[in-house]
Amino acid sequence: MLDKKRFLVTSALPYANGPLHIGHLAGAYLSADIFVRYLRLMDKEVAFICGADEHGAAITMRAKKEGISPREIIDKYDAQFRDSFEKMRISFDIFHRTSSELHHRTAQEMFMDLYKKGEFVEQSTAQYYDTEAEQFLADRYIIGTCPKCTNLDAYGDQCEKCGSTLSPDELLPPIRSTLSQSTPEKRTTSHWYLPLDKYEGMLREYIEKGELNGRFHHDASAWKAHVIGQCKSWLDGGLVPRAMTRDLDWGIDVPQELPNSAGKKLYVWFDAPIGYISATKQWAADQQKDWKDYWQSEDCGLIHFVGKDNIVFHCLIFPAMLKAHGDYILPVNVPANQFLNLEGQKISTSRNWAVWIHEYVASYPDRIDELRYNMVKNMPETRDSEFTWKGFQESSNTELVNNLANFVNRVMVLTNKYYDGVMPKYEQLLTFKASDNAEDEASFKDELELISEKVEEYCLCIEKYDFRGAMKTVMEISSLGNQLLQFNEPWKLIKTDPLIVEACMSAAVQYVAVLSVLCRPFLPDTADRMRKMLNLEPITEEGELKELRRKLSVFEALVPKTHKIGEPEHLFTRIPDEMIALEMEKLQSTLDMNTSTNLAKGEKTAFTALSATATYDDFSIIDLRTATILAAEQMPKSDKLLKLTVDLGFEQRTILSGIAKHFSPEEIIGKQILVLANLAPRKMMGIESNGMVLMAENAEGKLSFVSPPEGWMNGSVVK
RNA sequence: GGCGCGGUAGCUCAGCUGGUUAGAGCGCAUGAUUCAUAAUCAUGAGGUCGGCGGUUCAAGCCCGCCUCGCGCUACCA
Repeated sequence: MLDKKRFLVTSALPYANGPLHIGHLAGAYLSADIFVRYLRLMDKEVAFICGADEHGAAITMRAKKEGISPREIIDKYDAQFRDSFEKMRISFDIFHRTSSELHHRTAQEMFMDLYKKGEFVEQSTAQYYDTEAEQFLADRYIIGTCPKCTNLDAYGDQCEKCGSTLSPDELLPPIRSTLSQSTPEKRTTSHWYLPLDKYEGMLREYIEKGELNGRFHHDASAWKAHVIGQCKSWLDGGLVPRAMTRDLDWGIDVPQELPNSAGKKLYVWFDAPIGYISATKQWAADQQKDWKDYWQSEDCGLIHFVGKDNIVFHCLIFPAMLKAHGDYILPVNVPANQFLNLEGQKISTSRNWAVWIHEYVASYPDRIDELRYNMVKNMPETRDSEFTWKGFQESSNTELVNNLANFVNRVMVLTNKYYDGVMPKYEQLLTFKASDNAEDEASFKDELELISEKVEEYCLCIEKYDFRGAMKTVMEISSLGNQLLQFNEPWKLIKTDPLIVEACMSAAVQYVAVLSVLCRPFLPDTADRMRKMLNLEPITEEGELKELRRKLSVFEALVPKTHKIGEPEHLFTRIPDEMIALEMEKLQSTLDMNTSTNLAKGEKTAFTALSATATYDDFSIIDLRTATILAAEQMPKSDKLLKLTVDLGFEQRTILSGIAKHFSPEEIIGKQILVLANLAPRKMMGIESNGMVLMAENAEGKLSFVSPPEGWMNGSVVK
């Protein structure tokens, strides 16, 4: 796996419209950081690339909401990202920005290259156009009524109230533009599409066999099952051309020399991954290196660390772009992680259900490695996993404090006590009880051999992206160290066989030295402190692990005889119950805030903002009627739709309603309801729906029918 | 509904291309120990590997059906 001369490792670019939480960390940043630090320790050339993704309509919208400019938004989050990453000790070689001039140029050049090669297909479609603002409207700029929850202020791409994904064509009137509040009209606009279908065969070979141009490219069996599965699912579904440009005002201009390019920007998903390239260019320029050695050389292994939501972009779309260009290498692996849940619930930014990195590093600046450790332990490598504060406390206290820190401490204390911190001139051949078995005898050399095996196991784990497994071997080495002391009881033996104690303690110190290197990718700060305690030169991540393996292979001591070590120091302190209680309280208050119980208390609530003012005329075209549900049945092949027959008094109708997840057909028969009666008919799943059932939704997303008093006449006008 | 990934001890998770009595850490019980942040070490109790059926000399691992969780997708007037 380390057969490449150099490596280019990327972490997904965080989107600059919100802070980072532990889910981000576990998904794409910590694992990449561990991997990169490992590569450096193995003396590999590596560039670790990341940056802020700063374009797209969501940022403009957020700016508008906060009453500041998009530039202020992205500057704010760029600064916050840098601070969070630095404090979490994510060791990017460069954290770049897609708003930079270099990136704009790089993305435009890529676009022009593909254009000149004839890789794009130009296609016209009808889209909403704001005649007052004189521009086409991005999905985000169109507001209309959400067809799912009837929120009057749903965006063209998503309804923020019910969270459903939309397209502008699905929005119901009144449709208006956020730019001018006017009603947009449909006009024809053209965009450049990348015909992904053209690359289907190539992508299939790449994903399924790990082949490129008929030649071996990577070991497909080394990819995670869920990554390949997701890609195959897309391939089997058939790829379709994807628009690479949008009508936006916050983004990278489509090169102006192209016809019809006015007002058009590059699609954020075209722009963002190129951010990896531009960031590499900047870094290479800063370091006097050639960026092409990384992006356009077969000697380089490209690895993208992402969350599972980014799989298809990094495994199919971006590779198709790179392949279309022709000069670029493709990723040799995309070790995507799954999602991290928090205390039994999905992490949610909008519901504030998260542990925010900027808050954590501010509150607990001395507990960075503890969080890193727990993240690794619960890393969602192959399935969703769970972070709990209780688990965090437990893993820190029992494993980091009791096992690791305690072992290091007892070695330091004993060595200082018996030898004044100076490594004794032990006799190589003397034997003592082996650390892995109290029945066996072992010499200093035997112990090095045992450690060596563990180190090899550790390397193997990391190279197959099994970081949890690697971390476990680290803890096993620490456990072996504890056993070594326990079995030999130097505190007793010192009185009878001081020479044996010399050999045994010397071995124990080697354990600590090995741990100081192996800890580095996971617990960088802890590794530093261990080095300091041992009075060894600090780790600079320049081949230390490679050197360590060399020494172990020839049984050379890592801490030589007569070396003077430093003073003992506690590596970790216990996590007190109060800290956990405080964090749990914080989450609980979030929970309270999100539920309706607090609405009555008048505390801060999650009321949806009032929609734009409607005139009476706006309202008068709406015809609401009372009705009764006569029959209800589950729509076949649908998860959400119920097929209702309702009695409007003057007629009976079929209405399809997306409430199957909330009500069973049986329980709603006979229910009296309100119906939007003059809604244009719409066909769904092959059946025409005539009207819409009105529902009230609470803060938790639960639905309730809106009903007239029992026995009220069907067909009554509601006004 | 379609597709993908999962459902393994109380908890968090390992189990490679099917092969002896299914593993680890934490928690729990008992014992040992004191150099160490009530730390450490030993031993032990805990699982019909989501359910049913099938293939096989042999299945947690393969096949079929069902069920639950998550994701993508269709759908939500």
